[in-house]
Amino acid sequence: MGRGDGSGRRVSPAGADDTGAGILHVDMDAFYASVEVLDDPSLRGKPVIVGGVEGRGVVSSATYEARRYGVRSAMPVGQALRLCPSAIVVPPHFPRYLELSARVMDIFHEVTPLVEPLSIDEAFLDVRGARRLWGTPGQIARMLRSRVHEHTGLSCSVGAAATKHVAKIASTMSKPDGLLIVAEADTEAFLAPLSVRALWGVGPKASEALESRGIRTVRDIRETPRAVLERTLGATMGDRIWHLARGLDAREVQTERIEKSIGHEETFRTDIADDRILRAELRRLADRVGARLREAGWEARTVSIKVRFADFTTLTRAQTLPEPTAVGQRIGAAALELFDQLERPLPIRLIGVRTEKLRAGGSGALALWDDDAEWRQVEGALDDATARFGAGAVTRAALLGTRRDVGGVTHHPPVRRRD
DNA sequence: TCTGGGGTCCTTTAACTA
DNA sequence: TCTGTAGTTAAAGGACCC
Repeated sequence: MGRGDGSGRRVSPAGADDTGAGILHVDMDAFYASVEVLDDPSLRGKPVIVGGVEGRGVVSSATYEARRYGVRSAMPVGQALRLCPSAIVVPPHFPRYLELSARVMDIFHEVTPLVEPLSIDEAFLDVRGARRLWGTPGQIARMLRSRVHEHTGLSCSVGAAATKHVAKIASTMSKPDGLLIVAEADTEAFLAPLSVRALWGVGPKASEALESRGIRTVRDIRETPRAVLERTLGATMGDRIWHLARGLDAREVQTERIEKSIGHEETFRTDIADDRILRAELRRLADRVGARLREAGWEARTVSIKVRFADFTTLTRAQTLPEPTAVGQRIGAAALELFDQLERPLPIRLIGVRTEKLRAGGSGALALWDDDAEWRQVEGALDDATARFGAGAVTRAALLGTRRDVGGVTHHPPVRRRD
């Protein structure tokens, strides 16, 4: 989602040259906030912030009325309210955003099958092959904008260019509710005056490193030897921006993307030092991750936890399992093991569980113990048995290794002792 | 009222294998 | 067999994006 306030907006006039600009980047304007306004017309024209209403929330999205006061995405809501005291803060409604996102993506697919969703509110479209059916890139872009508005009541911005990278920059510059076309031949002139920050992958750290060598604009990058860029930013980054600064970006529009990790994390309203709460939270997160893995038909081989302490220092620990799993229980057990090995000098403000190294799952029918109460029961039984029979008398593996499959659904027998 | 939650990708270091 | 090295994988941390 764009983070600017639309002040430097640039759009193309009707009939602008669109030669070679067959890659479109479509980005919904202030998506979450716009949906809230759509669903509650009394908000129209007002500064609206979508974000955490209480505790430690940040701004997810803000209307342009709020952005005029300096409100930006990722800003703590408290700070946003100090900048714009009249702002109305609304909690997010994700299912609704997903619904509208799907409708918008459907509109894109009516025009071309070559659609690459980048996030909930933006996508790349390759319309190079759609000319005979729908017209030139500029014509298609205008049509898409009006269709999106007609069918959803929402506005979007479109960038059209020869590459994904330039199309993305163009859509950002055209916000809100604009269209900016960069003909292939104009690419280098278009990029030259922009700040290095405009390049994909150049954030605060990289731009600072470039700045320290006097490199401020894309033109400056072009005048810098590749070796210097590689020394400044590392081989990969240096090489990448050397290319991007020249408008070189060979990435095709990819219609399929394979997820690499699935995780959940949670920031507590106040920092927590109580182990029981933290462990329960880890289990809960692990169960949610397991449920999502099974839903997607995946299994994961690596489990990692993330812990952020009161002073915001953050660490992660990971463990590779002997065999891949989608069972919340096993993910939870691994997460707890990692957690127990951790020194914890301070209360904790955030805790998370993530799984990586995903692969297609086996049975996909392991509907196991996603529910906290059951998990507690098992844990409780385990503790009981351990107390009665000594450590090692009952292992988690014993508890987990005794399921049987009935009619495609996996059932677990009651907890068993191993006497 | 200081700093969310979902991710991806890259770098560095260590351990292991060929 | 010893030693050095090249490649691979894991793990940890961090930058970046929306």
